[in-house]
Amino acid sequence: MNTEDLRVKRTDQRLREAFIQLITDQGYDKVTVRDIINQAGVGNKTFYRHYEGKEALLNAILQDLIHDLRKTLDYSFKDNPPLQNLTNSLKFTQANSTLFIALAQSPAADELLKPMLQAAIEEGHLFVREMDVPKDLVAYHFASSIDALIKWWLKNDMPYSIEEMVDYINKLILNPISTLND
Amino acid sequence: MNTEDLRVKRTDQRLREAFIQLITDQGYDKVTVRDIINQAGVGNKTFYRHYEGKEALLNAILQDLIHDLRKTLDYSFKDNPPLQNLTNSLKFTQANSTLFIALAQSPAADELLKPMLQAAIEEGHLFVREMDVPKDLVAYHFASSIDALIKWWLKNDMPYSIEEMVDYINKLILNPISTLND
DNA sequence: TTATTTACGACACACAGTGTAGCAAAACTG
DNA sequence: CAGTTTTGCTACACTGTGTGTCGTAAATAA
Repeated sequence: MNTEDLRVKRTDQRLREAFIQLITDQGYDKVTVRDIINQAGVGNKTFYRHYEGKEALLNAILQDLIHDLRKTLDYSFKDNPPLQNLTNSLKFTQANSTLFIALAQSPAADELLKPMLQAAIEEGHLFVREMDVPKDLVAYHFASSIDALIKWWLKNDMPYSIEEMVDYINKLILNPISTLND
Repeated sequence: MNTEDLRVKRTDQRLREAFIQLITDQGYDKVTVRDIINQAGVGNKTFYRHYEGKEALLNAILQDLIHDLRKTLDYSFKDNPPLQNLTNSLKFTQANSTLFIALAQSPAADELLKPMLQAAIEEGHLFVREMDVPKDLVAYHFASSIDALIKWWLKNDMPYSIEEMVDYINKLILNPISTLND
């Protein structure tokens, strides 16, 4: 199938937008292929010419988003200040919040930020701190807890600014020492 | 339907065991009602006499487990040492690991430990520490990150003892000060 | 033990969602 | 404009869900 053909591009765009819209409205599980083709105004067979099923469509959307995120974060920038990549992650999340909220309630929920954070931590791009705890456990913990806070932020309609969130994440997870009162 | 009737009890038990077995083998999503009734050796209609669907069956299993967990933790025991409830949670998790692993890959994944931890934290039964961070965010953070570490522990076949895990959780999340090297 | 209740298995069936196939019409490319 | 490719339409096979009926077997109650 020729991806240069305008018809192909149009159909693909329609399918993606319809899918995101439907996930946002009804949740991933309740969306059927028939829903998607109706919302997109596209024939049954046409859908299956483009994707094997709704999971494949989800994956295509996810891969594109991962690609954009990687470009934004730019891992090769090792000389970034430690919290810069975190700030950039939050900016990207906010800019694509509709998509993130939709994906958060799909099987792709843990395939976006978490693996990227974990990789960043393991490669030492985000921060490093030695602890008397097994290394894989450390990396997993920081990645999943940052991911959880960002998801909380999204789910609660981003009640705090990016700067505030970075500050909170820093205090709760990365460097909790200075926040103790006793 | 009389839950005292031996036939009812037997069928119910068969359905539960078949379901857990199937989730463990194939994952929640792939299990069908037909699978369950075949594995349990029970008629089609019989299943629906007991439960509205597989989700209702899952929920019944979950509710029973929550009940047992609550009994084990015994929130009224406010004078417990701070880490005692955490240790008890891990013990309970280990004792019911097969069930926990099955539930972890179902819609009930976040309905067991996480809410209980969050409640315990908000009520101050687990630990208290004042931070310059919004309270709801604090409670959510501690609950979800402890939950994540316990899930990691289960998923990796419990490679550390309960005592070690309590120690790691304490160092990573609850009281990270003493673990700093600098 | 006997009578009564009721849970059970088997089977048939309606319904919804998935995915495939063939063909004619429409849209795009060059 | 001519040739090619995508698309819409419709029909259909298949899987899974949930309901209805009915004769049978098992449990409870007396």
